[in-house]
Amino acid sequence: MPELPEVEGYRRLAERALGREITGVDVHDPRCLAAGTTPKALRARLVGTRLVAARRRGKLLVLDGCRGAVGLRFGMTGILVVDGRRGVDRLLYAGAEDTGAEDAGAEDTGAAATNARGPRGAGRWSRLVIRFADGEYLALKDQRIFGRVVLDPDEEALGPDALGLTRAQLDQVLATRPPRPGPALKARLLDQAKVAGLGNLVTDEVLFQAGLSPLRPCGSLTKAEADRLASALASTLLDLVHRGGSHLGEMTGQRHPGGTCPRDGTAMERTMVNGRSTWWCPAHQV
DNA sequence: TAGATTGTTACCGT
DNA sequence: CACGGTAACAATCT
Repeated sequence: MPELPEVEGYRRLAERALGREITGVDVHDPRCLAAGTTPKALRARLVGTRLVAARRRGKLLVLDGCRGAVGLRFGMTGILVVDGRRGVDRLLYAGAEDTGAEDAGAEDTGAAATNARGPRGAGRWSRLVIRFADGEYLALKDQRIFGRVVLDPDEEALGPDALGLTRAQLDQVLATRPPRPGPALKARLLDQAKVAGLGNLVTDEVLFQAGLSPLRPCGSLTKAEADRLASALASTLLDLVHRGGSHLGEMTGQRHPGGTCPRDGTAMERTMVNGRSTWWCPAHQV
C-alpha cells in the first residue's frame, strides 16, 4: 500500500513527534530490522535524544535524530502510528482490523506476543515502538513484514523525489543509450534509482492521466508526450497526496476483470510489467 | 482452492 | 552494463 502519497502522510504525522524526549525503543519483531541494524544500535542512536526532522525521499521516511538518521521503509502493508493516530485511513486489504482510532493503544506498546494472536483486536502487527517521555509513542505496524527499519539509510541510492520532479529531471528519467529503445515506460517509472516514490498503483494512474501506454519504450516519447507525462505526474501526485491514498485515483476502481475506462468506456486491459499487474485503457493510452 | 495483493532484493539469463 | 523474468519474503482476501 504505501507509495509516495501514503508515506507523505506518514511524514506529516511523524512531525508531531519531533522534539520529544525518547525514553525507549521496543523491537517487537526483529524481522523488521534491516541487515546490520540491531535493537541495541537503535537504542544507542535514539534513547535520551529527540527527533529533529521528519523527511521523505520517495517511499523512504527518514527520521533525523540528534545522533543521526533512522530510515523507515513500509513495504506493502506498513503503517505509521503516532499518538494513536494512524497515518492513513485504511488498508486496501483492510479486513477485520481497521476501524480506526482504538487500535494502536495499549496493545501496541505491549508485548511481542500480540503479533501471534488471533484475528481480532487492536494493536496487532506492531513491530517497532519508539516511546516518548510524555507517555506517547511512534509505532511501525506491518501486517506482512516487508517493511524495514534501518540506521543511516542510503538516500543517495534513490533518484530524485517524484513529487516536485522537474521537467529536466523527467528527461533524465526517460533517457536511454541512443540506440536502445529502453525498457517499458512503466518499468522505468517504477525504478526507484531513477525517480523515487512511484509504485504500482500510482504509476498506472499517472499513465492513465497522461494517455500513455505502460508498454511504450521509455525512450520513444515525443517532446509533447513527455510534457503530458510531466504534467500528469505533477497533478496526479498532488491529487493523491491531498486525497491521502494511492488507491484513490480516477481509474483505480477499474483495475479488475470487467473494469471499464472511466473516460471512454473501453474495457480495461491487464498486462504484466516487471512482474507487476498493470491495468490500462488501450483506447486512449497509446 | 488457486490466485491475487500497494514493495524490495537477489539471482539468473540474454 | 542494461534489462527481463522469477522467486523470495508473509499474511490475507476473493
